[in-house]
Amino acid sequence: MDISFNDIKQKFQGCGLKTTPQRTAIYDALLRSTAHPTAEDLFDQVAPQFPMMSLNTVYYTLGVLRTSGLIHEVNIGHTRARFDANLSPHHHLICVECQAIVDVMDPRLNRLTSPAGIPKDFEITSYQVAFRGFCGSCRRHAGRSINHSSSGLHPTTVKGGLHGKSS
Amino acid sequence: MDISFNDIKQKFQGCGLKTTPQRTAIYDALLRSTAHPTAEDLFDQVAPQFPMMSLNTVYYTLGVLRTSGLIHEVNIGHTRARFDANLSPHHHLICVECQAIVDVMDPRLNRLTSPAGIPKDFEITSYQVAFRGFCGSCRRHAGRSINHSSSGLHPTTVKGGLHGKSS
DNA sequence: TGTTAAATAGTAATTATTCTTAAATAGGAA
DNA sequence: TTCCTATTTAAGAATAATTACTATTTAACA
Ligand SMILES: [Mn+2]
Ligand SMILES: [Mn+2]
Ligand SMILES: [Zn+2]
Ligand SMILES: [Zn+2]
Repeated sequence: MDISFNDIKQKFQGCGLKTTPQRTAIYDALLRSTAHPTAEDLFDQVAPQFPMMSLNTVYYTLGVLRTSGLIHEVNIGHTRARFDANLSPHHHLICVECQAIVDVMDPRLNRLTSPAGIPKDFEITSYQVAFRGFCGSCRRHAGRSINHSSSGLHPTTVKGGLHGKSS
Repeated sequence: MDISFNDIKQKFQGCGLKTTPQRTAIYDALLRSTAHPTAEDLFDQVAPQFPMMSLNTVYYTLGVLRTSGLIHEVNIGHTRARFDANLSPHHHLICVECQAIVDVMDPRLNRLTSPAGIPKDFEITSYQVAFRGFCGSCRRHAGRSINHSSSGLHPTTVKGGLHGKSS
């Protein structure tokens, strides 16, 4: 599941984007990451190869890639934008302590049906489920014990939950 | 479903918060709104009654109310924070054009089960579904026609979808 | 009524992101 | 291959939301 330079070049061409070294490095770094990095994370990662590069270029590049549909922006809180090159439909688990974002690939979540009681003239184009909680390391540090009752979640073992029609 | 000054005062006391006129006005304005206003929206609304009030006070107050659990912060994008005094479990519909936020009270969404394939040591404490799309007025302006296929959503009429165990 | 910790208001500072502009360059045309 | 030009990059300035600092005021309680 590794991606080559030519794969990236073709994606860029398909979107009418020039294949520059900076852009390639930024997109490649994002493709290799599952951490949903910030613009600055990506800058820190590619800067060693491009000592002249400015953070501005990272923002510009991410904006172009997002507009072209090659990446998504994932938002948690209003502090800083996080980016994701994984375009397959999925959802996220967010640690409220360290802000880690973990992918949730459970396909059942991609089958939610239209909610009831919304304005009839509203057109829904997508949806996203954000689970919040504490990652393992944050939980260990804080000495938290698992408290399922606070989540409002039914345990996974409850049958029939979460599914859309498995048509 | 109106709320009185004494109701508010009791909530504040229950959290160990002083009942000041500014704080009462801000919380009252938020309770009366279903628009999920920003700090500045609330400032604009209460400022006429308190010509001396600073926007800073609104931020401070919202921070205190959130820490006390009396309000929630709703985030869409990373631009500005939106606030919600409706504590009943619910979800949101967001217009990507005008940033309107509409409540989604469908109780089926509150019964999602634990997702599969997440780190076993992650403790989920809550989750939130954010539906995105175009509100009626934005859709009319842009001359958009409804395109259900783009949403990935099954129509509401699909039976059995979206439900957790109806225990 | 007096005391005190909490709240307010005014201002300054910070942080993330966007804007502006000039120089560099990728990719197509000649 | 060389030239042309729109795109991209880089540097710095500007903006917008939020937070920090601090002196003054005040709600709550003794
Ligand atoms: Mn992801
Ligand atoms: Mn709401
Ligand atoms: Zn964590
Ligand atoms: Zn709208």
